[in-house]
Amino acid sequence: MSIRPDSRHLYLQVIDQLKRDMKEGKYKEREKLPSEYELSRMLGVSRATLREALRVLEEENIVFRKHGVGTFVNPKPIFSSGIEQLNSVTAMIEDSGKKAGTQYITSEVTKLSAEDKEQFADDELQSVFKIERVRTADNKPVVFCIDKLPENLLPQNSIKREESLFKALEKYANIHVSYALTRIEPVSYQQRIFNILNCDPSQPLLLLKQLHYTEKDEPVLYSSNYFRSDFFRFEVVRKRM
Amino acid sequence: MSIRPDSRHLYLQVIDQLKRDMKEGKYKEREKLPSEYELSRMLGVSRATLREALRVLEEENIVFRKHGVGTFVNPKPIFSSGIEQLNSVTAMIEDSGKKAGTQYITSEVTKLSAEDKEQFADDELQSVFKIERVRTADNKPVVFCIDKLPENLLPQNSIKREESLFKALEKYANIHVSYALTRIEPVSYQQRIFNILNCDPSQPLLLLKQLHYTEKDEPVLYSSNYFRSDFFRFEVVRKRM
DNA sequence: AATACGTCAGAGGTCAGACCTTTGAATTTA
DNA sequence: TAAATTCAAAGGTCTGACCTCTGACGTATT
Repeated sequence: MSIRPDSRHLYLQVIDQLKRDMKEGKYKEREKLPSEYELSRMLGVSRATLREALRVLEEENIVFRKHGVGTFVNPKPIFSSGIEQLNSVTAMIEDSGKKAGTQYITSEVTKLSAEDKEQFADDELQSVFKIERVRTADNKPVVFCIDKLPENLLPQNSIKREESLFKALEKYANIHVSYALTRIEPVSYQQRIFNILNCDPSQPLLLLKQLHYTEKDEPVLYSSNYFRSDFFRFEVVRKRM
Repeated sequence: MSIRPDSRHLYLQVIDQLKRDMKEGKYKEREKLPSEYELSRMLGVSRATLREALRVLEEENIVFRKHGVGTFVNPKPIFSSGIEQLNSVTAMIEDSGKKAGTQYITSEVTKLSAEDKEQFADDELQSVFKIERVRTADNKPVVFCIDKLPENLLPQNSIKREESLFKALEKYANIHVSYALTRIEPVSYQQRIFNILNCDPSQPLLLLKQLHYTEKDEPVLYSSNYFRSDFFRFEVVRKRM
């Protein structure tokens, strides 16, 4: 019923397994994967199911297929740092090899602003829990975060026990953030924020306003993150349609 | 109703046909598509092939499938304006209902800068054709573009006959831009650019540095586009992995 | 009546096995 | 030696079957 150990669709499990194998170096960049027939046998699924998985991996630019030749692992120039991949700020910092830290500025319950109301689109919702934090990499401030989530979603103070808000949501509310709708904005000089991040106007900031959703498309977290652009890079592959 | 013969793979043609049908309102938002069996018959392909197409559409967030229920057309909040979709600046302006215009500032042949060399990664390439333009929407300057492409790729002055560089490349060099690797950067105040765009420092700009590629992964165009953020919005769906 | 349960049809998910098309390389031929 | 031919391997497509999930509807229970 509740917990779903491995009742997820087969092709999704195959995707995960293949990604795991690639990460562990079983299949390396530019290398040819075994043929579809072999792979399907190795994984214990039908060729049709394997192909569903490969189709997704190809869409995600992780794999490249050539008719009559084979399936190859793409070199991963962008795929791992692309903006379309959603990570917690904690994960982004740690991925760069730095130590992630957090300084809490304020955390309080407030009424929803007009913008918040528009975002959450929930007439019931009266107030949100608002958290302002500075995230640090090796103790240097690199991101200023304003997070707002429905009141009472998380037990008071549970947040401070976890480095990542994503992890806290999973641990204390059994909520898994699945995706986020993100608006990308440049930031003009705002003294308070630049002071907090200890940078001057010549180091422009990038603002990501993100509304995070669960698997069931319920909005659970609205974040405004101000990134120091000398520390973070955002890239994306844009495809012609 | 069968799909026209075409050299491209069948499932790609199916994708195009379905997108066309959705655009033309044959299948509307939130609406359920015919069942896979029916659809495959309607399109004259096997269910397996249809499923390959649907898998891609699902990956692109255009369609949503639920086991035991059906396949539904996603409402398209982002899919049409998402940053992962590459359009020419001309197309972006026209999509917003404005009239696209161009003011040429300079166009000249220059040696490659260090950055250019790194981007094109072509030892043969000695010099590039550099074009600086201001793009206007209803005669208001909204984007400042610096485009660099290998010398002699286009006939001299052919560019000025086309509004869009993409179109010129197709028309005069039979080159089709397929995708671009894009770096997103905020911009600190630079007097020249702000003067050209006739805006003040409180209207921050967004800079997209884009290396455009052909289908064969050959770099053909390196662009730096400074967008007025009060006119353009960039959004992206970020997915958790 | 209101609720719970059982059944069933329809939809997507998975499977097996066959044949088609493209590629690249080995082989043959001019 | 170089061009043409052949061939095997790999991905692309097809058929048709069965599995599993979901929602609806009818019946039994409370």
